[in-house]
Amino acid sequence: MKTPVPRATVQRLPLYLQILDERGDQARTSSDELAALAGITAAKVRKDLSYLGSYGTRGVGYDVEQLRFEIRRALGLTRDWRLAIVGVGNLGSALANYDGFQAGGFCIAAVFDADPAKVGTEVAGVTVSPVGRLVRDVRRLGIDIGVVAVPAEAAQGVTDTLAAAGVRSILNFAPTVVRAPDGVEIRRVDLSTELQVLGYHLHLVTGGPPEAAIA
Amino acid sequence: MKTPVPRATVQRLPLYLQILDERGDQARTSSDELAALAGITAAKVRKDLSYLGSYGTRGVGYDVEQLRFEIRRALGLTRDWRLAIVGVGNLGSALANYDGFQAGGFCIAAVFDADPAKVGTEVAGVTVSPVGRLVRDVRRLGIDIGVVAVPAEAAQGVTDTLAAAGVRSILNFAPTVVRAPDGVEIRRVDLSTELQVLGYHLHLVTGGPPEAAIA
DNA sequence: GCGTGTGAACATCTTCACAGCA
DNA sequence: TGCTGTGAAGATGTTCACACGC
Repeated sequence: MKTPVPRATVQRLPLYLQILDERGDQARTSSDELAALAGITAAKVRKDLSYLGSYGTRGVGYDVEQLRFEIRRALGLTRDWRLAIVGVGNLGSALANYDGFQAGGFCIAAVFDADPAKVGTEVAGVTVSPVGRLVRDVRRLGIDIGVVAVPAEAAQGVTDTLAAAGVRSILNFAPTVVRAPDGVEIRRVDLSTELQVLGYHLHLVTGGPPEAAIA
Repeated sequence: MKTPVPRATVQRLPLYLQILDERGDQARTSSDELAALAGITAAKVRKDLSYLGSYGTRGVGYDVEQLRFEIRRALGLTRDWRLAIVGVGNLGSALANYDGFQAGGFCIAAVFDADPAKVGTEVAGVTVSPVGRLVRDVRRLGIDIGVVAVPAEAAQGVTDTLAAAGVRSILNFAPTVVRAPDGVEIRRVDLSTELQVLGYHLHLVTGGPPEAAIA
């Protein structure tokens, strides 16, 4: 019993949560409805939700409010995680102002940039600090998650600094692969990966290779 | 033989490509090296690459240049896909200027925004057009992929318009679930999903629930 | 010897089909 | 009756271990 909730399920819980958040007005929902909105099968929804416990009512469905609570609890969103965003270019600013970030379970506790012209300005209500203060501030503020939104060249350095400051979870948006010591979890969000996967499917359908005719 | 290359493999190919692009200077590499850099096992790398064909040399390794070419070919990056970015807020601007987008296989052919103040300005070398021209321009320019970077409220409308204009592939960055008719592939990139998954792992390690004691 | 390529074993994820309960 | 919850079957993905060819 290493993982109470399967990995694949964890990845879908945020999706269910988003759907439920968008329909906070209705009292109940069903696996069929959730499935239609999520674009997956009802059986998958039921199985996913069953890992959290038996919170549905047979013949009726799920209570929206309760389900939201249970999913948030399973994801550990009952407490707020403190974020530090490093890099306030377009991407960093977009992240800082992103609805989902502030909405549930996350608060932006600090924002850093290497550019002196940006230091002192405000982003999403937080004053930008110089990267030189990163280690000190991260420790002082008890930052849980570091968000790396700097150019590729600077990403490894920032990651090292965050890890040195004691951050255990890092979300990397820079288009490069960064390494960190054991015990530090890194998730990579590569915007171009998504495009390339889309491109692959287009490629299969349109001007694909000879084999495409078989599919 | 429905899918020549397994789905899970396709998702990792962009990662290999990125790693290879960063070491274009060296002539050869090995599954061990790639695995270390990608943070996965060597066996997985070999299996993934074997789906593309037998491009390695036993006892030696892989030719970096050839491997790059074969991965690009498998992903359909031998031709350029034309993108349209809708929404030029911080996120849209970040996407337009994102290295990976222009680098390989993708070109930004059009950029749209609903704000009259933004129309006419330049983003990443492309003049911003009003959304009213979306259908016409998308058809005229032969846009392959639509990138939705508008607020959540506007996302479904933009998706509908893109689909109506004949776009078959859509990348949605808005924090909401959008639907499209059959035949239109949608990929969702939810920046907060990634955070929530990180939060889940933190939650398991640190102040976990009572059940955590079992794990 | 060395690192790829690959069947076979194993693990995980998804789908099915239906029992169980409101 | 209606919809959840879930074992069992099936599909997909990963790891192992070793044959193969440089």
